[in-house]
Amino acid sequence: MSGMADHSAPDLATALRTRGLRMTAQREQVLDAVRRLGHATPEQISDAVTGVDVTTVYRNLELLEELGLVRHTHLGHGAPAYRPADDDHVHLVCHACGNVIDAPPDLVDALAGRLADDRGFVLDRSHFTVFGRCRDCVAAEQTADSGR
Amino acid sequence: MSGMADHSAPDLATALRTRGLRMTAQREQVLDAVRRLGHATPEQISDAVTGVDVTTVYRNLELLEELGLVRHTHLGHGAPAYRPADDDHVHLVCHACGNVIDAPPDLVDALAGRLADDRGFVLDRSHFTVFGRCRDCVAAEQTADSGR
DNA sequence: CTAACTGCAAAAATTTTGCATGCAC
DNA sequence: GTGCATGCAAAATTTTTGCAGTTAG
Repeated sequence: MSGMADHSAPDLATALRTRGLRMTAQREQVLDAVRRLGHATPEQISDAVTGVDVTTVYRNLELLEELGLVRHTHLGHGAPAYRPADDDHVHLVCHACGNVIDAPPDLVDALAGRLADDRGFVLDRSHFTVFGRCRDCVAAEQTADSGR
Repeated sequence: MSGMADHSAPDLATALRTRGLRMTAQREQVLDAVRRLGHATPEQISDAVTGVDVTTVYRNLELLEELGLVRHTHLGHGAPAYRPADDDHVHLVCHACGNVIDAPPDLVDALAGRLADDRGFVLDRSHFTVFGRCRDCVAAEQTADSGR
Protein backbone atom coordinates (compact mmCIF):
# COMPACT_ATOMS: atom_id res chain seq x y z
CA MET A 1 0.00 0.00 0.00
CA SER A 2 1.45 3.30 -1.01
CA GLY A 3 -1.64 5.26 -0.01
CA MET A 4 -0.80 5.41 3.68
CA ALA A 5 2.51 7.17 3.12
CA ASP A 6 3.08 10.64 4.55
CA HIS A 7 -0.30 11.46 5.95
CA SER A 8 0.75 12.77 9.32
CA ALA A 9 4.04 14.50 8.45
CA PRO A 10 3.46 16.58 5.31
CA ASP A 11 6.48 18.80 5.07
CA LEU A 12 8.83 17.22 7.57
CA ALA A 13 10.71 15.28 4.92
CA THR A 14 11.06 18.36 2.77
CA ALA A 15 12.15 20.60 5.60
CA LEU A 16 14.80 18.11 6.60
CA ARG A 17 16.08 17.50 3.10
CA THR A 18 16.44 21.22 2.47
CA ARG A 19 18.86 21.41 5.34
CA GLY A 20 20.69 18.23 4.49
CA LEU A 21 19.24 16.52 7.54
CA ARG A 22 17.79 13.05 7.75
CA MET A 23 14.32 11.68 8.06
CA THR A 24 14.06 9.22 10.92
CA ALA A 25 11.28 7.27 12.55
CA GLN A 26 11.96 9.09 15.81
CA ARG A 27 11.50 12.51 14.28
CA GLU A 28 8.26 11.45 12.70
CA GLN A 29 7.05 10.03 15.99
CA VAL A 30 7.89 13.14 17.98
CA LEU A 31 6.15 15.39 15.48
CA ASP A 32 3.15 13.08 15.40
CA ALA A 33 2.96 13.08 19.18
CA VAL A 34 3.02 16.89 19.32
CA ARG A 35 0.22 17.04 16.77
CA ARG A 36 -1.79 14.37 18.47
CA LEU A 37 -1.45 15.82 21.96
CA GLY A 38 -2.13 19.41 20.92
CA HIS A 39 0.19 20.76 23.54
CA ALA A 40 2.47 18.76 25.78
CA THR A 41 5.61 18.88 27.85
CA PRO A 42 8.76 17.03 26.79
CA GLU A 43 7.97 14.43 29.40
CA GLN A 44 4.44 13.87 28.17
CA ILE A 45 5.71 13.61 24.63
CA SER A 46 8.32 11.14 25.75
CA ASP A 47 5.59 9.02 27.31
CA ALA A 48 3.51 9.21 24.17
CA VAL A 49 6.16 7.87 21.82
CA THR A 50 7.46 4.34 21.97
CA GLY A 51 11.07 3.35 21.79
CA VAL A 52 12.40 6.90 21.61
CA ASP A 53 14.87 8.06 24.24
CA VAL A 54 14.06 11.21 26.24
CA THR A 55 17.30 12.72 25.04
CA THR A 56 16.18 12.29 21.47
CA VAL A 57 12.83 13.83 22.28
CA TYR A 58 14.54 16.95 23.60
CA ARG A 59 16.89 17.15 20.67
CA ASN A 60 14.13 16.71 18.14
CA LEU A 61 11.77 19.17 19.75
CA GLU A 62 14.50 21.74 19.44
CA LEU A 63 15.11 20.79 15.85
CA LEU A 64 11.44 20.76 14.91
CA GLU A 65 11.12 24.20 16.39
CA GLU A 66 14.02 25.45 14.29
CA LEU A 67 12.36 23.96 11.24
CA GLY A 68 9.24 25.89 12.13
CA LEU A 69 7.07 22.79 12.50
CA VAL A 70 6.41 23.12 16.21
CA ARG A 71 6.29 25.97 18.69
CA HIS A 72 6.44 26.15 22.42
CA THR A 73 4.61 28.18 25.02
CA HIS A 74 4.71 28.38 28.77
CA LEU A 75 1.54 27.13 30.34
CA GLY A 76 2.79 27.56 33.90
CA HIS A 77 5.39 26.03 36.20
CA GLY A 78 8.60 25.05 34.57
CA ALA A 79 7.92 22.69 31.71
CA PRO A 80 7.43 24.24 28.28
CA ALA A 81 4.44 23.08 26.22
CA TYR A 82 5.15 22.15 22.64
CA ARG A 83 2.47 22.45 20.03
CA PRO A 84 2.06 22.20 16.26
CA ALA A 85 3.11 25.40 14.50
CA ASP A 86 0.04 25.44 12.27
CA ASP A 87 -2.28 25.11 15.23
CA ASP A 88 -2.99 28.80 15.52
CA HIS A 89 -4.69 29.73 18.74
CA VAL A 90 -3.96 31.26 22.10
CA HIS A 91 -4.27 29.63 25.51
CA LEU A 92 -6.25 30.44 28.60
CA VAL A 93 -4.98 28.64 31.68
CA CYS A 94 -7.13 28.35 34.78
CA HIS A 95 -5.07 28.58 37.94
CA ALA A 96 -7.75 26.85 39.96
CA CYS A 97 -8.55 23.73 37.95
CA GLY A 98 -5.47 23.72 35.76
CA ASN A 99 -7.48 23.45 32.57
CA VAL A 100 -6.08 24.83 29.36
CA ILE A 101 -8.67 26.41 27.12
CA ASP A 102 -8.01 27.15 23.47
CA ALA A 103 -9.17 30.49 22.18
CA PRO A 104 -9.17 32.03 18.70
CA PRO A 105 -6.03 34.03 17.90
CA ASP A 106 -7.92 37.17 16.94
CA LEU A 107 -8.57 37.59 20.64
CA VAL A 108 -5.22 39.33 20.90
CA ASP A 109 -5.49 41.46 17.78
CA ALA A 110 -6.51 44.61 19.64
CA LEU A 111 -3.70 44.21 22.15
CA ALA A 112 -1.20 43.40 19.42
CA GLY A 113 -2.26 46.48 17.50
CA ARG A 114 -1.93 48.72 20.50
CA LEU A 115 1.51 47.38 21.38
CA ALA A 116 2.67 47.82 17.82
CA ASP A 117 1.34 51.37 17.55
CA ASP A 118 2.44 52.58 20.96
CA ARG A 119 5.76 50.81 21.32
CA GLY A 120 6.70 49.11 18.10
CA PHE A 121 6.50 45.85 20.00
CA VAL A 122 5.57 42.91 17.77
CA LEU A 123 3.55 40.41 19.77
CA ASP A 124 4.18 36.72 19.21
CA ARG A 125 0.76 35.14 19.12
CA SER A 126 2.00 31.59 19.03
CA HIS A 127 3.56 32.11 22.43
CA PHE A 128 0.59 33.83 23.97
CA THR A 129 -0.96 32.53 27.18
CA VAL A 130 -3.35 34.16 29.62
CA PHE A 131 -3.69 33.05 33.22
CA GLY A 132 -6.76 33.46 35.33
CA ARG A 133 -9.86 31.55 36.44
CA CYS A 134 -12.38 29.89 34.20
CA ARG A 135 -16.10 30.47 34.52
CA ASP A 136 -16.71 27.29 36.47
CA CYS A 137 -14.01 27.96 39.02
CA VAL A 138 -15.13 31.56 39.50
CA ALA A 139 -18.66 30.35 40.10
CA ALA A 140 -17.43 27.74 42.57
CA GLU A 141 -15.45 30.36 44.47
CA GLN A 142 -18.39 32.69 44.74
CA THR A 143 -20.61 29.95 46.04
CA ALA A 144 -18.00 29.18 48.66
CA ASP A 145 -17.63 32.84 49.57
CA SER A 146 -21.32 33.43 50.03
CA GLY A 147 -21.40 30.46 52.37
CA ARG A 148 -18.98 32.01 54.80
CA MET B 1 16.48 55.83 66.46
CA SER B 2 13.04 54.44 66.19
CA GLY B 3 12.34 56.14 62.88
CA MET B 4 14.21 53.61 60.76
CA ALA B 5 12.07 50.69 61.88
CA ASP B 6 9.84 48.90 59.38
CA HIS B 7 10.40 50.96 56.32
CA SER B 8 10.91 48.18 53.82
CA ALA B 9 8.48 45.58 55.21
CA PRO B 10 5.27 47.40 56.05
CA ASP B 11 2.78 44.62 56.58
CA LEU B 12 5.03 41.58 56.75
CA ALA B 13 5.09 41.52 60.54
CA THR B 14 1.33 41.92 60.69
CA ALA B 15 0.63 39.28 58.09
CA LEU B 16 2.85 36.83 59.91
CA ARG B 17 1.44 37.53 63.32
CA THR B 18 -2.11 37.06 62.09
CA ARG B 19 -1.26 33.53 61.12
CA GLY B 20 0.75 32.75 64.19
CA LEU B 21 3.95 32.73 62.16
CA ARG B 22 7.25 34.31 63.06
CA MET B 23 9.15 37.30 61.85
CA THR B 24 12.70 36.42 60.94
CA ALA B 25 15.62 38.24 59.42
CA GLN B 26 15.56 35.81 56.48
CA ARG B 27 11.97 36.57 55.62
CA GLU B 28 12.61 40.26 55.72
CA GLN B 29 15.65 39.83 53.50
CA VAL B 30 13.84 37.74 50.91
CA LEU B 31 10.96 40.20 50.73
CA ASP B 32 13.38 43.11 50.49
CA ALA B 33 15.25 41.39 47.69
CA VAL B 34 12.08 40.81 45.70
CA ARG B 35 11.15 44.47 46.11
CA ARG B 36 14.60 45.67 45.26
CA LEU B 37 15.02 43.46 42.18
CA GLY B 38 11.56 44.12 40.80
CA HIS B 39 11.30 40.65 39.37
CA ALA B 40 13.73 37.84 39.88
CA THR B 41 14.13 34.08 39.88
CA PRO B 42 14.68 32.16 43.10
CA GLU B 43 18.31 31.82 42.14
CA GLN B 44 18.75 35.54 41.59
CA ILE B 45 17.05 36.25 44.85
CA SER B 46 19.28 33.75 46.56
CA ASP B 47 22.31 35.56 45.19
CA ALA B 48 20.94 38.89 46.33
CA VAL B 49 20.51 37.95 49.96
CA THR B 50 23.39 37.20 52.27
CA GLY B 51 23.56 34.32 54.65
CA VAL B 52 20.22 32.84 53.64
CA ASP B 53 20.12 29.27 52.39
CA VAL B 54 18.52 28.58 49.00
CA THR B 55 16.12 26.21 50.64
CA THR B 56 14.92 29.00 52.87
CA VAL B 57 14.54 31.28 49.89
CA TYR B 58 12.24 28.79 48.18
CA ARG B 59 10.25 28.19 51.32
CA ASN B 60 9.83 31.87 52.01
CA LEU B 61 8.91 32.81 48.49
CA GLU B 62 6.11 30.28 48.72
CA LEU B 63 5.05 31.66 52.07
CA LEU B 64 5.23 35.29 50.99
CA GLU B 65 3.05 34.41 48.03
CA GLU B 66 0.49 32.80 50.31
CA LEU B 67 0.54 35.91 52.44
CA GLY B 68 -0.18 37.94 49.33
CA LEU B 69 3.00 39.99 49.57
CA VAL B 70 4.65 38.69 46.42
CA ARG B 71 3.45 37.21 43.14
CA HIS B 72 5.13 35.20 40.47
CA THR B 73 4.98 35.23 36.69
CA HIS B 74 6.62 33.23 33.96
CA LEU B 75 8.99 35.33 31.94
CA GLY B 76 10.16 32.42 29.79
CA HIS B 77 12.18 29.24 30.20
CA GLY B 78 11.62 27.42 33.41
CA ALA B 79 12.36 29.70 36.31
CA PRO B 80 9.44 31.66 37.72
CA ALA B 81 9.93 35.39 38.34
CA TYR B 82 8.85 36.68 41.71
CA ARG B 83 7.74 40.26 42.13
CA PRO B 84 6.18 42.52 44.75
CA ALA B 85 2.40 42.10 44.89
CA ASP B 86 1.78 45.83 44.95
CA ASP B 87 3.92 46.41 41.89
CA ASP B 88 1.05 46.40 39.47
CA HIS B 89 2.13 46.17 35.86
CA VAL B 90 2.34 43.66 33.05
CA HIS B 91 5.47 42.41 31.29
CA LEU B 92 6.60 42.46 27.71
CA VAL B 93 9.44 40.03 27.03
CA CYS B 94 11.57 40.34 23.91
CA HIS B 95 12.57 36.96 22.56
CA ALA B 96 15.48 38.45 20.68
CA CYS B 97 17.30 40.52 23.29
CA GLY B 98 15.72 38.98 26.36
CA ASN B 99 14.73 42.35 27.79
CA VAL B 100 11.75 42.59 30.06
CA ILE B 101 9.73 45.76 29.60
CA ASP B 102 7.20 46.92 32.16
CA ALA B 103 3.91 48.17 30.83
CA PRO B 104 0.88 49.73 32.53
CA PRO B 105 -1.73 47.20 33.63
CA ASP B 106 -4.57 48.90 31.79
CA LEU B 107 -3.03 47.55 28.63
CA VAL B 108 -4.94 44.36 29.22
CA ASP B 109 -8.25 45.90 30.23
CA ALA B 110 -9.84 45.44 26.82
CA LEU B 111 -8.74 41.83 26.61
CA ALA B 112 -9.81 41.17 30.19
CA GLY B 113 -13.21 42.66 29.47
CA ARG B 114 -13.72 40.59 26.39
CA LEU B 115 -12.69 37.37 28.12
CA ALA B 116 -15.02 38.12 31.00
CA ASP B 117 -17.97 38.97 28.74
CA ASP B 118 -17.51 36.15 26.26
CA ARG B 119 -16.38 33.35 28.49
CA GLY B 120 -16.68 34.36 32.12
CA PHE B 121 -12.92 33.99 32.31
CA VAL B 122 -11.34 36.25 34.93
CA LEU B 123 -7.89 37.27 33.79
CA ASP B 124 -5.11 37.47 36.35
CA ARG B 125 -3.23 40.63 35.51
CA SER B 126 -0.45 40.05 37.97
CA HIS B 127 0.51 36.94 36.05
CA PHE B 128 0.30 38.51 32.65
CA THR B 129 3.23 38.39 30.25
CA VAL B 130 3.43 39.03 26.53
CA PHE B 131 6.19 37.62 24.35
CA GLY B 132 7.38 39.14 21.12
CA ARG B 133 10.08 41.46 19.79
CA CYS B 134 10.83 44.93 20.97
CA ARG B 135 11.11 47.88 18.64
CA ASP B 136 14.89 47.82 18.54
CA CYS B 137 15.11 44.15 17.71
CA VAL B 138 12.46 44.41 15.01
CA ALA B 139 14.39 47.28 13.48
CA ALA B 140 17.62 45.29 13.62
CA GLU B 141 15.98 42.34 11.93
CA GLN B 142 14.61 44.44 9.13
CA THR B 143 17.98 46.00 8.50
CA ALA B 144 19.49 42.56 8.30
CA ASP B 145 16.74 41.34 5.99
CA SER B 146 17.06 44.19 3.56
CA GLY B 147 20.76 43.48 3.36
CA ARG B 148 20.24 39.99 2.01
C1' DC C 1 9.57 26.85 77.36
C1' DT C 2 7.46 25.50 72.84
C1' DA C 3 7.11 25.01 68.33
C1' DA C 4 8.22 27.53 64.19
C1' DC C 5 12.40 28.30 61.24
C1' DT C 6 16.69 27.62 59.41
C1' DG C 7 20.73 25.28 57.51
C1' DC C 8 22.84 21.31 55.84
C1' DA C 9 22.76 16.94 53.54
C1' DA C 10 20.52 14.07 50.49
C1' DA C 11 17.00 12.90 47.21
C1' DA C 12 14.19 13.87 43.21
C1' DA C 13 13.23 15.81 38.97
C1' DT C 14 14.57 17.97 34.73
C1' DT C 15 17.66 19.07 30.99
C1' DT C 16 22.28 18.82 28.92
C1' DT C 17 26.57 16.69 27.31
C1' DG C 18 29.88 12.96 25.55
C1' DC C 19 30.75 9.22 23.05
C1' DA C 20 30.38 4.73 20.57
C1' DT C 21 27.22 2.38 17.57
C1' DG C 22 23.69 2.52 14.01
C1' DC C 23 21.46 3.84 9.96
C1' DA C 24 19.69 7.30 6.28
C1' DC C 25 21.15 8.77 2.01
C1' DG D 1 30.92 4.50 2.60
C1' DT D 2 30.09 9.00 5.10
C1' DG D 3 28.61 11.50 8.72
C1' DC D 4 24.10 12.60 10.77
C1' DA D 5 21.27 10.53 14.60
C1' DT D 6 20.32 7.72 18.29
C1' DG D 7 20.81 5.50 22.80
C1' DC D 8 22.97 5.00 26.98
C1' DA D 9 25.61 6.73 30.77
C1' DA D 10 26.98 10.54 33.29
C1' DA D 11 26.94 15.38 34.56
C1' DA D 12 24.72 19.70 35.51
C1' DT D 13 20.68 22.11 37.03
C1' DT D 14 16.83 23.18 39.69
C1' DT D 15 13.55 22.18 43.37
C1' DT D 16 12.00 19.24 47.20
C1' DT D 17 12.35 16.61 51.48
C1' DG D 18 14.15 15.12 56.23
C1' DC D 19 16.13 16.18 60.31
C1' DA D 20 18.54 18.19 64.18
C1' DG D 21 19.90 22.45 66.03
C1' DT D 22 18.40 27.46 66.65
C1' DT D 23 15.50 31.02 68.05
C1' DA D 24 11.24 34.07 68.03
C1' DG D 25 7.44 34.88 70.94
